[in-house]
Amino acid sequence: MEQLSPKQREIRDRESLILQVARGMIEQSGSTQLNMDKIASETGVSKGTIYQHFLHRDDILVALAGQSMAVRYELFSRAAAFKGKPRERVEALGQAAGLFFQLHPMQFKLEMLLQINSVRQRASDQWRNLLHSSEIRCMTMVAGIVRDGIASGDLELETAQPEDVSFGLWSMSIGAQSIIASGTQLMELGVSAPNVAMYHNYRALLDGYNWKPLSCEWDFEQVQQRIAEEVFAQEWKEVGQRAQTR
Amino acid sequence: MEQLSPKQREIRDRESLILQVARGMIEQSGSTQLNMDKIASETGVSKGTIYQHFLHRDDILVALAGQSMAVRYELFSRAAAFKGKPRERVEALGQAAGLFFQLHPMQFKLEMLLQINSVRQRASDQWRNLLHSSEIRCMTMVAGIVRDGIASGDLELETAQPEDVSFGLWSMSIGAQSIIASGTQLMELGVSAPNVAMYHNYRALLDGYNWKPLSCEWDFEQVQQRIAEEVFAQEWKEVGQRAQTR
DNA sequence: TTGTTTTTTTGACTGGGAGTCAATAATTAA
DNA sequence: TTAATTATTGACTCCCAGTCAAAAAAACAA
Repeated sequence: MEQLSPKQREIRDRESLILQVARGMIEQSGSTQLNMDKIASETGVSKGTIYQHFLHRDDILVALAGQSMAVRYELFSRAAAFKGKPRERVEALGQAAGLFFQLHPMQFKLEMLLQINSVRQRASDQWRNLLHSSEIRCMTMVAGIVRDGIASGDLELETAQPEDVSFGLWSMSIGAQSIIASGTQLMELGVSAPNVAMYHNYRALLDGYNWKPLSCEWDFEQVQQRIAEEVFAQEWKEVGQRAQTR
Repeated sequence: MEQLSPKQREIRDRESLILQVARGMIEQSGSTQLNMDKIASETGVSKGTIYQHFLHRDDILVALAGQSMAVRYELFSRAAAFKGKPRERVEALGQAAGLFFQLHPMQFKLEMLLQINSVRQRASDQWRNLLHSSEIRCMTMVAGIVRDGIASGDLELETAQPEDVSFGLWSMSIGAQSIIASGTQLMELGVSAPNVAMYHNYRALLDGYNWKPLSCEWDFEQVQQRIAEEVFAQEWKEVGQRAQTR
């Protein structure tokens, strides 16, 4: 454990401060409004110094996405530790993903933005790695549960690989959330409760792979209830509070 | 049918020219590189005049997305007209979506960009409507086939609505494609053939809804083959040519 | 045809923001 | 205490979206 000099500590703290302020701005008005001069004035750090910490504006976005992916990984870890059948643990992952989406909608949009721009390649190693490694860990965790499903005998795959199943879950999650986040008038299209529909679709996907227990023979609604209470009680309270203050 | 004066025709043609040039730029170097001055110099139209046609830079993006969504709708229409069981026609839609994605990867990124920014609300009525109406038509078409499935007795939904199923397909498509488009090293994650996995996941989803015939009792690979030959022969040739020239 | 009005086009200009860098200040080492 | 090194600063440059007064073109009228 290296002892940091006061100066080094100051530098490290400043980095957190910049990210914190930047996150606030994005949370409030979206990533396009993130502005180096505003960050400088709001943090009291000069523009030049900000560029000591980040290669360029987009580097800050990558850093923020990295941080939030790490947070997501924490939620995923707790979900995966749910005591139950592998398929129930997938339900928990689904809830974790949905929860994260509700708590940090802007972070989701930010991640999507980084997917489509080539920002990531240009980012500094430090921040790109943070993002990438957290992503890998999340994906690996999902695939791990699929493997647990196979190991327990609940799931048998013929030609497909476990990763193909986790890719499916991942796709469904990203896709559904990006449609919901876009503010598309889903009502107008006949989808009255997109979140509910999303969970049904997760289940249909896994039923299609014949992952036991099937949704017709198991009360996954009640499982969701238990997960909400046992794993994410604190987070759901937060979601409730947010809903009220708006 | 109103007869257009030469001047009016000139104006209309110019609009196409601007869009064509803009599309070329995006195709080549992404939407962030789209630049009003470049468009002006490359089309020979002054900047001020471009602003006669489009409210702002992003309005051009919405117009381009609208055009490409209309093209996608054309592909979807042809897919939906495939002679076969409803579930086979869904396969055709899947192929249409995949084909469009391969032919116009940039258009896909552009659509995603418009999903996450609030660009669409700011766009002019004309272009926003073009995009919106084509989108609605696409979604409606998918839901229509789900209804055909129900009508034919191949599919029985309990609590879910047909639109929930089409929402699932739509999510899966968007999600898988956005992961693929992001250039994530899927190999590294154990997904060796994402496109193949995507089709498996579509099928698992529909199997999960117990939409007959199930993928285990029907040769959908062969159906895909037939669709490729009977419906999209021309387009696959194009895809092949592109693959060669790169 | 010619003069007049209306419409369209133009590109110089403005404002805002990303990123730079020479000058300055602070810290560390001697 | 002083020299050398490192960090900070903000004025500056460059780029680009969007504007607008002036000029050109088109439509109209006599």
